[in-house]
Amino acid sequence: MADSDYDLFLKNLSKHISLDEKDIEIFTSAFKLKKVKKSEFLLQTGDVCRYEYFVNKGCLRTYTIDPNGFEHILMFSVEDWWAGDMYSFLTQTPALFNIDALEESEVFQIDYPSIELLYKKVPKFERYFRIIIQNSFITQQRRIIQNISSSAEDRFLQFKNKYPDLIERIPQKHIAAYLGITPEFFSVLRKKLEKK
Amino acid sequence: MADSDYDLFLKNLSKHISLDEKDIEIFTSAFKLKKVKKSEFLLQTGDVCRYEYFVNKGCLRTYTIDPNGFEHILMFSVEDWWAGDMYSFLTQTPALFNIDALEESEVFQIDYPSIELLYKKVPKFERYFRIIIQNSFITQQRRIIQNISSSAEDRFLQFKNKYPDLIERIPQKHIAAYLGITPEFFSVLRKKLEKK
DNA sequence: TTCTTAACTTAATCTACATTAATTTTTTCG
DNA sequence: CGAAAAAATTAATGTAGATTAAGTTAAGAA
Repeated sequence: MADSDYDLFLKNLSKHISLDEKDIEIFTSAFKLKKVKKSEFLLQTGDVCRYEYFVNKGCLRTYTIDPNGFEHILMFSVEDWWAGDMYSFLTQTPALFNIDALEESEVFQIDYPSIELLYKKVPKFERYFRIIIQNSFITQQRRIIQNISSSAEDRFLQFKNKYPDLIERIPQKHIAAYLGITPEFFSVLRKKLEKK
Repeated sequence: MADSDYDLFLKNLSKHISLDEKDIEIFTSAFKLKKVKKSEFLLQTGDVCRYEYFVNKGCLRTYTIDPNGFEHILMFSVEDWWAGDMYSFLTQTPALFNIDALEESEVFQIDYPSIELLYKKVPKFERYFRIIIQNSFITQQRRIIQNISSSAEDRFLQFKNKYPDLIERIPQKHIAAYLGITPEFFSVLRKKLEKK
């Protein structure tokens, strides 16, 4: 595994914390590269989430399936983002979410003991993780407010604005499942908007 | 200001990190007690969020007002919880949210320079904050999935289940504004449920 | 390439929830 | 306490979005 595999990941780390040679050594040995085939599961509801994943290539989705069999998407994770069922990972209890790959992907994975060890060995990694979670937390706050205050049309427009590339990259039905509407109604919305 | 004022706060800290005498000294001097009257604002949309608040007594709400003048509540913060517009606080840019007190309240506040100093002086405080944010992040994930997958009735039942005491503590219209429905429809829902 | 399956579209009908507006109940506070 | 304001209820009507079902297009797989 060439060092260059870690380029994106190390660049992401260095956005938030400073890295010397020794840190790089520690990080690259703590994270393991994993290739994921399209549609392959990284986690299924009920299983314990053994790893947190940094996406190096491709696209993952984190979602639930309701009692009627419908899918609801919590998040998409493209390159340079993280994925994982945080609660399950931290408590090592059964996961609420499924995670699978929407494209052929590549991730760096780290398990729970390793991450706790990393916090101890390299305290600034704790800072890195706080910042990462903080940013996700802020993103989620905005999504919550949007969900309770805006129409599906507005939510879609804001999604389009925020993630313009994703729309052409993944099946539309997944965007509907993220917005909280049916694919049928999403189709109606899109037609209505292209007329404008 | 008696040391006992800090009981709840120190107890909260010690749930997640160990504290010695010196830490306690540092924390109690970094956080300032503030009394908040009912309906008093701690933050208004457009202002910079100067402080993060730990609620020692009372209840705060964090919310937005949409272009039609309707309020939408992101969160309630009762005793032992935090409040603040994280994004505004971190970037010192105009806030998205309003924060006000639903009851006569008491908070411990800390400003941005002090919190960064605290991270440096007491690295485990960074750990504490990571854990606090992590927990909020997990709570938010569940709320997002609920919002996009459940009916208002289900969301209310789950709210009732999770925060049974809040329901009797604050005006119903605020619960409606949290669930993402109108007070009128909320009233219909409650009536329907009490018949069952 | 063709076969099969999955994704998307369209339209008719249905329902959860919003809107408007009037009435009643509860809270606030001078 | 009593007056005024805020909160909650009720009912009629309207609409965003769900459901059902059929048809079309696009994508994988042999």
